[in-house]
Order: sequence, then structure tokens, then C-alpha cells
Amino acid sequence: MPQLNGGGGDDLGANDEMISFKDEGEQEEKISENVSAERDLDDLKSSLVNESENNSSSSDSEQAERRPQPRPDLDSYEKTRDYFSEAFRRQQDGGFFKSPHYPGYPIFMIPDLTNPYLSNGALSPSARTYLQMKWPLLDVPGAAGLKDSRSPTPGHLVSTPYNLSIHWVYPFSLVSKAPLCVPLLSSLLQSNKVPVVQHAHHVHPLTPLITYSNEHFSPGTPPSHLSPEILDPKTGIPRTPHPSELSPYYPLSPGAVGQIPHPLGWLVPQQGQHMYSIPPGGFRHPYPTLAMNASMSSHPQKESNIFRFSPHMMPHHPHGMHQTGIPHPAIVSPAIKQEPNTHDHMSPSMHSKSPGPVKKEEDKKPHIKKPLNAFMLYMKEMRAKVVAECTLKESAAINQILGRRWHSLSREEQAKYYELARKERQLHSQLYPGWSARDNYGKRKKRKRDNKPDSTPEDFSISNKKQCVQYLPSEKMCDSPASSHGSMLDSPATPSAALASPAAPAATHSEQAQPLSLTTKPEGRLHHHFLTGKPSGSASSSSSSSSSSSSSHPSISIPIGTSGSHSTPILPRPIPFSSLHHSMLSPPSPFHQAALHSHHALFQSQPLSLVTKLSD
DNA sequence: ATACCTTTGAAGATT
DNA sequence: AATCTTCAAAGGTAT
Repeated sequence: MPQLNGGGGDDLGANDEMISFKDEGEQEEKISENVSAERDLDDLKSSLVNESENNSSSSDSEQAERRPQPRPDLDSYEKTRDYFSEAFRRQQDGGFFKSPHYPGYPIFMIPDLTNPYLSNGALSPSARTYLQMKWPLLDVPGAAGLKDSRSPTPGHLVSTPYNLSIHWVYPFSLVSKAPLCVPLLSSLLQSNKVPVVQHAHHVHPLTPLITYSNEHFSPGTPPSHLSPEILDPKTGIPRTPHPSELSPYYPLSPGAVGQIPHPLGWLVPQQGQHMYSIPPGGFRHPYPTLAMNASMSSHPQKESNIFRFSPHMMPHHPHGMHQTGIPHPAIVSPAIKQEPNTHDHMSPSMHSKSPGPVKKEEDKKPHIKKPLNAFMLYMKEMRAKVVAECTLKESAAINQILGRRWHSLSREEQAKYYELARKERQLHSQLYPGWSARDNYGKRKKRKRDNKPDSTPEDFSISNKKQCVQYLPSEKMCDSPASSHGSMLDSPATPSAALASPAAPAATHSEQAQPLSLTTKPEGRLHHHFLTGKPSGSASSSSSSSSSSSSSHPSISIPIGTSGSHSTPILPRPIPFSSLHHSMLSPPSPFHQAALHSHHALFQSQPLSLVTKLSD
């Protein structure tokens, strides 16, 4: 990771800066809104919120539409989550809360329980960590024994907060009506309008607010807590969720649910025993269910109430699927994704058999998804939050924000995710020894990227600018707190991807010209993983580079004026750009960060002009 | 209905 | 060894 790597050099990254520029010019207010994680700033920002709301013409209407109306496309996804949450909720407090989609929430951990690779589950680990960090003191009764003592990650030090006592209040109306501004939300949260878990201290810097995705509260759909059943998207009739619905990506059968391993369990084999007897040669092993027994047993209540599955329900089953027929979360049923070539070397059982009759026989080969990387984990966890805070809808835009936020994370924070990702990969490899990323090649319809046709540097700029225009500038764009650019306050040194751009290695200045390094793909990536110490092969742009953790010292940043969200951070001392390059390969240092700040400052002065130019 | 877009990171493929 | 390509999630948007 950029930051981690020490790639401080990237700091120069054009991307971030570019984006920021735009943001600044166009949406300063929003930027300020951002999440900056600091609640301290909320007050200051709150004023901005109003502005942003007003400014963003669409915001109200859109939001109103969005939140209140159930989104069909989301239904399935929601259903799955809701189901879990619902169950969890019941267990927790008799059903007095609505589960937010926010994976980081305790509730979300449920999916995780089932499987680390649940669509949500992937996050779950991170979520756990997140929670732990957020509520370090929280402990799970039965889970104690399950703690992953081995985990180096700080987050793992704490047991998962399953039994947190949480007061859930339905924020639905509030959310739906209110603009998704951070400040506002925060205030709401504080006002107890939304579920709040209060911890005396230790609020995760990244998640100052307990955010929920709007979607969770859509009025259109009855709160899950209100009804045990989920509505059939098509019929609208309440029905018991089908196991397969639990996770769109990783369908679980009821039995699977029962097999849900302890959240940490999936990471750690119980008692050192091999949880998953993994066939020497082949993958296709059921996901970690094993752990569950122990973990679940520790939570009798959960079993009875939520999962109602006894540990014994899950005997070992030979194929990749659980005895329950539950495919590994990472496995996508062929029915869902079909692959041109199909080798039937898989046992029939592998085919999605889950509840639904699966038809396609052929393609039985399950699609095993890649394990999520650190950023993906982060994204999953934070997306809902960003969505809630911003008026943005487009994932592309959200992702840009997330990318910036990611860079703004401190090393420790990123380390958490790297560690989680590492564990995910590890688990994945154990579960699917024979799996290779290559197996999935070509499964995604086509990676277009054709645009690249002779992408000359110029072309890049063009394309970039285009993207830029679409997403960044969009009025809706909510700037990430960390956005390097303008809001130096939160993220002082956001790494900029630009640096990495192969085309312009030297880039420091050139990047500015092409801030949008959004082009990410085209550019090669070169970074060192701070954890692994080895350069990642990817070529992403520079992003990687990261920067340093810019946010490593969020505390120093001070918001200044509404307009800006620009605050003047207290910087160590500026470093010449020229000296920044090397940083890419070396761990970020305070100096780098400082340099970054200065860098940003420079850009800030003329952000728009650059953008404009490009756009022209 | 499907692909695109966008992000970072990992891994495989290519040079 | 360095670079490039693909995929992972997600959901609005475009075709």
C-alpha cells in the first residue's frame, strides 16, 4: 500500500490531487462534509452541510427518493443481509433494531459468521476489527476462547462484540429526510436517533459515526426488525428468506447458517486442529464451517434464536460444499455466473444445489472468487458510510472517495486491513488449495478497457479528464475527508496515484497536469507493501504510493473556514518534490507527509485551472 | 440485459 | 525483473 509502503513518493499522486482540485472548486462544502473522521469537526462542518444540501440541488429530492424507495436491485442484497441482521437483532434485543447494511456493524458480522467470504463476509473480518477498535472493551462472552490471539493485528486483540448491548433506534425517517451529510448524521447519531453503541472511548478514527447505509432504512421496505420475514421482491409478500438469499454472492443454505463459524473462528482453526480438512490436491472444500461448532456452541442463544442450528448439523461433507450444500462463500454458483468452458471435474454436488433447483448443469464449476484485498475489505466496510454521508450514488464516485480515504488512513489503520486481507488469502488458499486467480480469468465478461487503444499519454489525459468530469466534478461528489487535496485537514497527505504513473514517472509536476490519474489501470503500479515488504506487482498507478499516512496525524489538522474544508494542517516541513520520489519505495516518513502537504497546498492554489484545462 | 466506470491490491501473464 | 492485465465489490449509468 501506498502509504504503508512508504511510497511516500506517491504522495504526489496526481489522482488525488486532481480530484481534490475539482472537488475543491466545485464542492468545497461537500468536502468539508466529508467524513472527516473527526467528530470534532462536525460542528464546524455542520454549517457546511446545510450549504451543501442547498447547493446540491438534487440532494434532497434524490435522497428522498433514494432512501424512501426501496431499490429493487438492492433487494436481493438487502434481503440477505437483513435476514442475518434480523436474526441477529432478535437475538440481541428482541428485535429492536434495523440492521444497517454497514458491514462494520455487529450485525453484519453475522454473515461473516457464516463465512468469511460471504459477500459481506469478506468484510466481516475487517468489520470485526473495526468494531473491536471501536469498542475495544466489548467482549463476547462465549467468544473469549475464540479470540485469535495469534493475530498480529491490533484489531484482533479484542473479541467480537456479539453481545453488545445496543440501543437501536430507527433512523429511517431521519435518514430518509435528512441529507446525507456527515455532520448531520453525526448529530443524529448523537441525539440517539440512530442506533448507537457508545463506547467511552476509542472511537475509530475512520468511523466517527456509526453510519448506516441509507438503503437500510428505506421506508419502502419494512424494517427487518419489524418483520421476521423478508419480503419477496417480486411478490412483496413476506416470506422466509431462502438460504440462498442470504448472500447473493455466497449462497448459504440453512444448514450453512448453522454452521456459521465464529467470526474469528474462520481465521483460526479451533484448537489448532484442521478445521477444514482440505484435500491435498483440491480445493473445493467447504468453507470454514467447522469453527462454528465451537463458536456457536458458545453462543447458545444465538443458535437457538438466530441460527437455530445445532453444531452437529454440519457434518463434514466431502465436496466443496457444505454438507448442507452450501457452497463456499467464495464460490459463485455457475448459475449465477456462467463460464464458457466447463469442466465437469467437479462433483455434482458442487453445483449450486442449494435450495433452489439449480439448473444448469454444466457449468458446474463453481466460480471461486478471489479473496478480497485490503482495499476491497475497506471498501466494503466503508461504502455504506460514505454513501450515507454523501449524496453520491454512483459507485464509481464512491470508490474514488473511498480510494482517497484509503490513502488517508494511517498506517495502523491500513495495516488492519492488510492483515485481514492476508488472512483472507490464507484462508482462501487453505480452502481452495488448487485455486488460482487465473481460474477466474475471462469469467468477467470482458474487461473492456479497450479504450486503451493506443493510449498515448495524451490520450490518457483525455480519458482521465473525461472520467474526471463524470465522477469527480459531479455535483454530487462528496469529497472524501481524506481527500488529499483540498481538505488537507483530514488527510494531509494523500497519496496520489499519479506518481506512479508509468508514463510520467517523474511526474511530480506532470501529474498535476493529469490529476486524474484515475486512469489507474494504464499506469503501472509499483509499490511496496509495507507489511510484506515486497513490491506489489500491480501496476496501478501510483496510487499505491501512497502516501503516507497522511492521516496519520489527523489530529493536527484543523479545519478552517467552511469553504474549505481546507484547513491548514500543521506540517512538519515541506520537502521539495524532487525528493519525494524515492518515497515511493520507502516507508512514509513524516517528511514525506510534510512534503505531501506542501504538495497539496501548491495544487490547491490552482486546482481548478488544471482540471479545466484537461477537460477542455 | 449487460458492460462500463471507479478504486486499490493481489496474482497471473507478458515482456 | 519489470511491466501489464485481470479480477475482486458495488451500483448508478450508458448502451
